[in-house]
Amino acid sequence: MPVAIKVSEETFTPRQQAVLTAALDLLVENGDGLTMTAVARRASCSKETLYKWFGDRDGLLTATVQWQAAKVRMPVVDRSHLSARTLRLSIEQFARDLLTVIVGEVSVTLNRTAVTHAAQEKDSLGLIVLENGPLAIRRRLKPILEAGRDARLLRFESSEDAYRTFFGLVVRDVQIRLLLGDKALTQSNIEANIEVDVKAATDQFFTLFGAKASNA
Amino acid sequence: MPVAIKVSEETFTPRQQAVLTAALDLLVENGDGLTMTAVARRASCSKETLYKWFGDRDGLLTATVQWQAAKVRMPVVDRSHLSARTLRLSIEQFARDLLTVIVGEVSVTLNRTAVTHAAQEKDSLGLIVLENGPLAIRRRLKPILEAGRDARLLRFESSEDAYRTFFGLVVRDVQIRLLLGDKALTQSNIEANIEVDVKAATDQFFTLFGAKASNA
DNA sequence: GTCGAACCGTACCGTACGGTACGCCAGCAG
DNA sequence: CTGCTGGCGTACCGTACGGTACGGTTCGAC
Repeated sequence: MPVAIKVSEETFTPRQQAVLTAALDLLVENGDGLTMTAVARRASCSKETLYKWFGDRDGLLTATVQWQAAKVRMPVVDRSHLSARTLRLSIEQFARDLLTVIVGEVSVTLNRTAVTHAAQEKDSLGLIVLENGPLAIRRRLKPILEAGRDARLLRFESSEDAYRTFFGLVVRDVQIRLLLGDKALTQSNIEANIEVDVKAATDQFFTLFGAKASNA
Repeated sequence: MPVAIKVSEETFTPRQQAVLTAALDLLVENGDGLTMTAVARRASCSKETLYKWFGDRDGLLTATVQWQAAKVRMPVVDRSHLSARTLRLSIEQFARDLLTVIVGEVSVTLNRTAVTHAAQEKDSLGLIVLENGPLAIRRRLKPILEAGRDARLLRFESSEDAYRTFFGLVVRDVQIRLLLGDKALTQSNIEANIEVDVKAATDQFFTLFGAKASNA
């Protein structure tokens, strides 16, 4: 019943994690058709146990999404010695991580689930995904950006705006098209271009916010 | 049963349009909870009529989304005399239209519905939204961009890439956050900033693709 | 007026699924 | 061995909702 957002790792027993894995698998393959019976069967446990552990269907869904979303850990970049080169590499790495995650099947499924959920006045899943997706990136990227600015390598007024522009340059229309099921965007199709796109986005970002650029 | 995508305006009688309006209203206010009974009651018609007209629930949903999506008509910009000033105004207008639409409650609802639908192997709604959303903009913007390039006002290699970057600069993370139900983005909150954001996005686009810029 | 078509309102059916109850079998304490 | 606890499997209940059937009403054709 509590709608609290757990940022800390909820401690799940291995058995419970197996159940969550089963639930996630079902989500990914069956889309929205996640039924308690199906999870119970897949995980070889009883429905009663599910209800005991997770309260209700929403609880199971929340636990699954949260548990999985928390797994997406962006590699922390080294900030200690910030040269133009390392800054660029860091930002490029962020772009690569962001795009790789967003393109992944699990991410698409989780986002779809959360959006579906949000279409019913229940925003908890949306918040979790938001928290572990865009906002997590923002939290990690912002310090880098600000360090870059302090080192006179970047120029911008609001790190928030800089971050959001970065997001836009990297993600473009890929995410919404994936969520909408655009068949023209196959997994392999995108992955083949990730490096090119990451490079292009990084270039554009530096064109806009590099110290020598005017971004009036 | 046919999943054909009707691009042409399906000819609906006024009565049928009233029904579709009712369905859309319910969709917007009740989120996903669109039931045939509710539509029938709201539109003061019988369920039998609904099934007669639209076949099944999916048919009604499709008709609603398609009918509404087709209403989003981007104003056609004048291409006849293309100066640096008119080009900029055109692109700025596109940015404004795009952002205004995407931020709208109806758009959010339609996109959520389509995403939910796409989460169940049914991609028809997603295709419709895609077709009338991003792709419609692309179809209209691309000629402008190419005209700008022909007039040596813009510089890019692929108009597709230019368009997608434009999309990213304008939309950034707004759409996904709205879809996920981010409470921090209230309607008024966004609308107050639309002009600023539009201006910024246009500036950035010209920085990246203006004739004098390097977009290596 | 009669006839028929379109349509409203409502009762009804079947099913899927969330949630609960219960019987049964470990495994372990004593 | 007995008894207890945790968890599996399954049968079950209630409800919501998609879809159908049917009686009643309006309205135009003739």
